[in-house]
Amino acid sequence: MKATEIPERMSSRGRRLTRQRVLVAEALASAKRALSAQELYERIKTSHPTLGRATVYRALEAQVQDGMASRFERDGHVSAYIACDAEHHHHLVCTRCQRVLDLDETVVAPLLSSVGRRHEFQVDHAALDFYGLCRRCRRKRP
Amino acid sequence: MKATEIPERMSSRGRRLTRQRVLVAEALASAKRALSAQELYERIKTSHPTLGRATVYRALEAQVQDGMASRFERDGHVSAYIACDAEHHHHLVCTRCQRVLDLDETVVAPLLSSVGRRHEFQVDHAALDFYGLCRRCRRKRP
DNA sequence: GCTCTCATGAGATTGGGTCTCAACCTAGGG
DNA sequence: CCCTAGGTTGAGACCCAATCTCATGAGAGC
Repeated sequence: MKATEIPERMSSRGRRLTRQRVLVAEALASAKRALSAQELYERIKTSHPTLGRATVYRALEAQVQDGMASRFERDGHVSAYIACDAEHHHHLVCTRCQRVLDLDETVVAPLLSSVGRRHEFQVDHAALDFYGLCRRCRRKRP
Repeated sequence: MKATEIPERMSSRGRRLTRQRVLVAEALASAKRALSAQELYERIKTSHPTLGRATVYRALEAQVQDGMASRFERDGHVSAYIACDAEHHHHLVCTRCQRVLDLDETVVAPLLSSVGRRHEFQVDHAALDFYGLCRRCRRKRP
């Protein structure tokens, strides 16, 4: 997501546009990898020392609800967040370098329909996250 | 996994066969659904009050390492465990009645390999959750 | 400006999970 | 059958991510 569209996206749902929420959104949008709430908190705190931890959690939750970010698990017990655009809601997460790749959505559509058919379940949306090693880390392999 | 094969599986890797580990393995094997460590602890504790919490975590970790159980995330923050032969790693969540159905795992394997191939990504595990309407709710009303 | 709310910050609290360590018990050798 | 070595246990302290509380602060419409 481009930094310039953050304000409009944020206020489009009747949410108030606060300095803190913009900061969180910008920090996430400019991140090269998935970040935990704690990491975001610490990053922003260096330039805005009064920021509260709970505010970061609330801002992230709002972004997830509004489709500006998505959450998944890292290391089995920490939530990590990444900014997302409308097209890519599923991810390949490298468990070594933490890099997040977007899953080619054309793979997903047939899956949704086949799952729906087999289980007589009308799938509205899905959360698909794949964990493993990216190409780069696979080569280094210890 | 059948209860009778638990002891041999457990001692096959040089692990000691203790009463507590057998209890955890049996409780997990007889469970109809995925259970958290806490839930297992409470279940076993009713009949064996001296059982320690840490022991349950250690036993589950050992089972995961030995391929007798697998772990995945539930509700975003809680680890849940299931005996390995059972195939309930992914879910269909009904957004109306909140019922959770288990996804037929045979759908998943081909997906993992196709995703891996397309993105040159070595998939270790995945978190797949599908949201929509279950058969029952679908019949009632749109 | 005014005011109505929603949002924030600081710290307390919750709760899953891990660590510590003395006591205990399994497995294997004699 | 006994003995020993070393893995295992139980209890509680501890860790830390995440949530809750509530007085204070600040968007946004009027």
